[in-house]
Amino acid sequence: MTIERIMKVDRKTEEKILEAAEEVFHEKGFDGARMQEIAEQAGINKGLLHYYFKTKDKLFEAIFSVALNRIVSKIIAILEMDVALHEKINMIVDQYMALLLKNPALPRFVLNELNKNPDRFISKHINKDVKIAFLKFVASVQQEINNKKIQPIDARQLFINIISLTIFPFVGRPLLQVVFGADNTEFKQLLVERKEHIKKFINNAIEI
Amino acid sequence: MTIERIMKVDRKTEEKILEAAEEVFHEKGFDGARMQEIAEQAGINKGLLHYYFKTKDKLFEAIFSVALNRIVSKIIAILEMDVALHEKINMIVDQYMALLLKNPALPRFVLNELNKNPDRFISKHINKDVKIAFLKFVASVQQEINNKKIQPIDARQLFINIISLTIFPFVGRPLLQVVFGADNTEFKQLLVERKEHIKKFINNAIEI
DNA sequence: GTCTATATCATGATAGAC
DNA sequence: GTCTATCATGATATAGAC
Repeated sequence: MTIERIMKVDRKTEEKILEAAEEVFHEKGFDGARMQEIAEQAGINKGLLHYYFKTKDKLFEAIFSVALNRIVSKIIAILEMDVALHEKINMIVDQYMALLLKNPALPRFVLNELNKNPDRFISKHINKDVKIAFLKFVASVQQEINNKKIQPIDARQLFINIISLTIFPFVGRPLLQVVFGADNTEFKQLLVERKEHIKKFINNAIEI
Repeated sequence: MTIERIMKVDRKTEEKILEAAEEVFHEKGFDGARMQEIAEQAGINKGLLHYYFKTKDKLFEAIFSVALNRIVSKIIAILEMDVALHEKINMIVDQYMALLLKNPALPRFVLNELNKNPDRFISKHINKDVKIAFLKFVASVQQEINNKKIQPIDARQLFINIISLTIFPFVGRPLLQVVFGADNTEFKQLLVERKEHIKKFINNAIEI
C-alpha cells in the first residue's frame, strides 16, 4: 500500500520531468537548455531534478534516444515491409508527415544534435537495422526498374528525395514562411496539403 | 606610414577573429560556442577579442548576418531574373549546390538559429526583397501552366521542393550516411552527382 | 521524495599594465 | 593594440534538513 503510493508518486514526478525536459531540449537543444528551466517547467526544483537524473547529460540521453528512435524506427518498419514500391513511398510520406505534424520540432532537434556529435549514432543497435531495411528498399527499386515500372534511378538519391521533401519544410520553416509571407495557420495548411502533393510529385518524377 | 601599418594590423586581426568566429559559431551554434575557443582559434586572447567585439552577441550578429545573406541573396537574385522557369530551377540547383558544397555547415547553422529566434529575420531589409522575388517566381510558374508547358502545380509547393531537395542532404547528412553506410568521400560523391539528379527529377515531375 | 542552501566551476566581460 | 589578472554571474551539481 505504502509502496504502491510511493511508486505512483515516483512515476508521476519522473514523467513530469521527462515531459518538461523533452519540451525544453527540443526547443533549445542541449547547449541552450537550462536545468533550472526544466525544473520550473516540471513544477519542481533543481535539487529534485538531480535526484532523479544525476546529470544533465543523463537526462539529455534519455530524451535524445527516444527522439532518435521516433525518427528512425518508423522508417525502418516501412522500408522492411513487403509491399510495392509506390505503396512504400506513400506510406513513408503519410506516416512521416503525420508524425512531424504532431512533433514539428523533432527533426530539427535530432538532426542538430546528431550533426554536433555524429558518433552518437554508432552506439545504437539501430545502426544495423537501418542498413538492412535500406537494402530491402534498394531491392524494391531495382525490381521496379527491371519490370519497366519506373525509370532507372539511383535508389539512394530517391531515398534522399523522399526524406528531403517530407522533413525539410519542418526544418526550414522560418525561412519559407518569410519567403511566402505566410502566417502560422497559413503555413500549417500548406503542410497539410503537402502530403498529397509530395506523393503525386514523386510519382510523376519516377513513372515511365 | 605608422597609421597604415596600424590599420593593416587591425584589419588582419579582425579578419582572423571573424574567420575563427565563423568556424566556431557555424560548428557549435551560439549557445555552444565559447569566446575562449574563438580567441584560441584566432591566435589571440579573450581580452583582445572583447576589444574588437564588445560582446558575444555583437560578434555573433556579425557572423550571422553574413551567413543569412549568403543563404538568401543568391536565391533572390535568381528568382528575379527574366529567364524561363526551367532555367531558373536549374540555376537555383546549380548555384546553390555549389555554394553548399563549399559551405556544408551553413544551412544547418542559419536554419537552427533562425528557428530559435525567428524574429531575427524581421529586422532585415531582405524581408521585402525576398517576397518580391518570390512573386516573380510565382508568375513564371503560372505562365508556364497557362502555356501548357508544365502541369498545374502550387508554386509554393514547387519552391519548397526545389529548396528541400537541394538543402536537406546537408542538414540530414549524419542520418543519411548511416542509412547508406557511406563514408565521407562516398557521400560527397553522392552530393556531386546529385546536382544533375535533382534537375532531372524536378523536370520529370512537372513536365506535361 | 522533496526542499533549501551551498559548493564548485566555467564563462562573459572588465581593468589596468605595457 | 595586446596582454594578464580579475570580477561577476550563472549554471551544474551536491549536502543536509525535513
